[in-house]
Amino acid sequence: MKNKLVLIDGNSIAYRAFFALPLLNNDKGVYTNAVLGFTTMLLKIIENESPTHMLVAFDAGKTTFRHKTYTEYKGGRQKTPSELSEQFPVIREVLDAFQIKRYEIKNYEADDIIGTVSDLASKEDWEVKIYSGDKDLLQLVSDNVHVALTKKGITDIDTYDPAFLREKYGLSPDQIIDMKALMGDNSDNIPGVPGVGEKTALKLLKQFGTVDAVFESLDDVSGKKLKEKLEENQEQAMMSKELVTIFKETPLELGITDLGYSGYDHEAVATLFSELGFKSLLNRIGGTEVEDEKIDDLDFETINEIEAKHLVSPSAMIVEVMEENYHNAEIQGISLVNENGNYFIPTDLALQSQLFRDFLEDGTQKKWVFDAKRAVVALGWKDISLEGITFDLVIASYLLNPSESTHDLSAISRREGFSIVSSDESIYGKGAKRKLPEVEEFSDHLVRKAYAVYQLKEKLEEQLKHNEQYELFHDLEMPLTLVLGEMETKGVSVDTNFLEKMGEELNEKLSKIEAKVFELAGTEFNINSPKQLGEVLFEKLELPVIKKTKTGYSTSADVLEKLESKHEIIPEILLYRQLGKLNSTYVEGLLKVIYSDTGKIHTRFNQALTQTGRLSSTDPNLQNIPIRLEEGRKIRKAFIPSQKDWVMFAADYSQIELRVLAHIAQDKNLIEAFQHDEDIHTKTAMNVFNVDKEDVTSNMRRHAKAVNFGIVYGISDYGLSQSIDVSRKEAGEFIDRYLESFPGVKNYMEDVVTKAKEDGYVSTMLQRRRYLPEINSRNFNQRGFAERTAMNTPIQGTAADIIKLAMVQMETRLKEEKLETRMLLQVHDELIFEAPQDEIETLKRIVPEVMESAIKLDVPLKVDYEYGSTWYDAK
DNA sequence: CTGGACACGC
DNA sequence: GACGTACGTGTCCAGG
Repeated sequence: MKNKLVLIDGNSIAYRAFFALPLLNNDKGVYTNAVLGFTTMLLKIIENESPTHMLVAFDAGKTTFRHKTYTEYKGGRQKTPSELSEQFPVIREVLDAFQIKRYEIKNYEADDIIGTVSDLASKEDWEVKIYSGDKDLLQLVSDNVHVALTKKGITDIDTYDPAFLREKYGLSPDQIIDMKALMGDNSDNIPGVPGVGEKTALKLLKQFGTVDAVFESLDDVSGKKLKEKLEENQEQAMMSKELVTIFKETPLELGITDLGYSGYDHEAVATLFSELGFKSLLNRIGGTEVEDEKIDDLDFETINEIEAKHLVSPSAMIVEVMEENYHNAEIQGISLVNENGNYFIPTDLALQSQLFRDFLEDGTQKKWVFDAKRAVVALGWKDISLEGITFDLVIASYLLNPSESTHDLSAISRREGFSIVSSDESIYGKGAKRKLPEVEEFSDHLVRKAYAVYQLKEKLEEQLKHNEQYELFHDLEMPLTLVLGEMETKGVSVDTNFLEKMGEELNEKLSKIEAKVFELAGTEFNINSPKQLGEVLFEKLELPVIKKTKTGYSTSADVLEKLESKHEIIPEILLYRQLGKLNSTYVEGLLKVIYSDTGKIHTRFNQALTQTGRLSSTDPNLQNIPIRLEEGRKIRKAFIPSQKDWVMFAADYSQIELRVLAHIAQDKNLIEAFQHDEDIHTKTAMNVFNVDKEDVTSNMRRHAKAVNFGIVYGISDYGLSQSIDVSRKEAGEFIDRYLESFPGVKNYMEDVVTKAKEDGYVSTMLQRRRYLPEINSRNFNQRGFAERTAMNTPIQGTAADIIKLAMVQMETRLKEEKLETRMLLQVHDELIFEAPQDEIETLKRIVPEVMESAIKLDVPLKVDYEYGSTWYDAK
């Protein structure tokens, strides 16, 4: 078998990785994005290429032999950002762990090393593959030597052999040098011939073949100006040629046989990944997380009989529910840590003890927990009302660090410098292998968890106070978590029969549409497979390709809509998609999660997930039940009150985000519009298009609405152009005109970005934070995204704060008024209740009152409400 | 079991 | 001019 040598341009790939990935740092605060990208690519190369030999070449130092020719070589180049340069040593560590040779040599560049080595290997008839982001290397392409260039990011790669190079540029490998000599290279400060770009260079080479030939027959060059430029810059072009030519006789101290690669040291790599916090890569190589050193022993007592001395206030407590979904779930054990000791209590013993139940239900006995809602709901299903929770570690961690991907106890404690506890995954396993461990290991784990909570409570509260977030934590999020627990436990009643009937009707319609699609297509295929659908539409039926995805043709709705008039199959497919979605996600999906004994659905609200402070909902997601299209909206008829003669009551904030914006930005025009309760989209259209109210057309209003939408969600000119199908330029003009009409908003947008650049984070009115490390990035994309986030998060986040306040106050008010009405759901700007008929008049009064007065702004908050026999009718 | 494409809500 | 563009969750398919 032939030897296969893989050569990697280390600097180039590291740069690519750095700019392609967001500026991640691991839990030690060290930047790792370039390392992560580099390593991901390395693994991929090893998997795909199975090389027998490998080498990573790096540039060495600042000056090279090329500087003798041209002192300005690579001049004007921005200094390597320190966030990247500090990652190079780590990349070297990775390579060492992988047992891959790396090499650099003074005065030469990585290119030269690669050129020299590939030449040697090629002569021995080895197969050579070069990985880089630099087109210069294409000059090395030959039958033996193929070059893989990153296109964008790091995973998108083109591999060049001589044929592909010809196809792409119409050039031979040698001519790459000629091309660069003519067009120059901005990034290396290679001048070339001014005024000659890629197009002209290609044209000239097609005609003459080489740079030398161009200058030999200058008279044959068409275009007077071009001829002049070439004449003036002949010397410069020849020098450029010299600069871009890769030097193939670099004095190497190693031979190609020294580059043997025979796999990596699995343990060394796993340890390094674990240290760096590369969980997904660790998973990929099948390693398990190496736990930090733990405190050796934690003494604890397994209780046989519960006594008063075990139950003191305050206690850190873990009520362990292993299942992800804690509704109606088994409690596997309980642990307590307090001033008297560390205890493990078997579940049966605990729940049979009246003493213990009284302790749980006694609000004066303070409990510190991890994931209060989980404990409250799990116990709630057993008719135990857990009271007295004053601290939840999940919530504290989320407020302090919302961007953290997990708020599991092990990670939090490690972050805070206490390596007290292992991750649940390492103790319980994951996926199908998840199971309850032996009781010794299990009890130890539970006690450690409680111990961690006990230790960390003070520390995190300090941090919250330092950030001025303690009120947010104590007065809002902590009470809210209990309110959410009650909502989840109560659940929403669902009309199973209705859903089943709807399912039957949908299935009938779907099979009819399917038959029609097959007939029109002239073949049977899976309409749900974008791949198969793409083949039918764009190959078999030869419809024009509007957009492509990474993996093939795009068949998304916006693409199909553009093809609607081209073929009668398209509307059928769109309808099939729409009804299929309804059937699988909503009809079948909801039926699956109904608890058959009660006919209810119990969602879970995640309070520690979104970056903006909103809630999310899972199992099922009740925050995305259809409403826009009538067919889908019918799903809402399945949501019914849990008792006879009760009704569904829904109340929503009108334009809460724009009202918040008016207040925060203190924009006079916007404030005035809301004070007079004007139609805000019409008002926006009047300002943006500079017309009177009577002259606002429906199209203007539609565009204005999209602009408002964009302001609220922080989309870009591109995003806006997509949503209203205008050019990007027009969309940009809309935004500019909007900002001119609302100067307060414009000022706010500028100020908030400036402040974010100084502080590194933005805040909502209630001091919720979002950190934006990328706001000072040199990467256009990352910075732009961070800037839009800076503008948008205080708005959306404050709106989230407000409805959360309203929820806490609403729950209190319902109790005060001794109403039976129950709050069931929150959908971002909307609250849904079920209520006895005779409480409706009261609700009509107090719901808007509570919601509108949740916070005082300089504009009024406005709430609309409706009620009816199903959620559909409460519209 | 995972990632991509798609679609639903705000 | 780059480059990829609000936040979520769930479903299906296709690949390993």
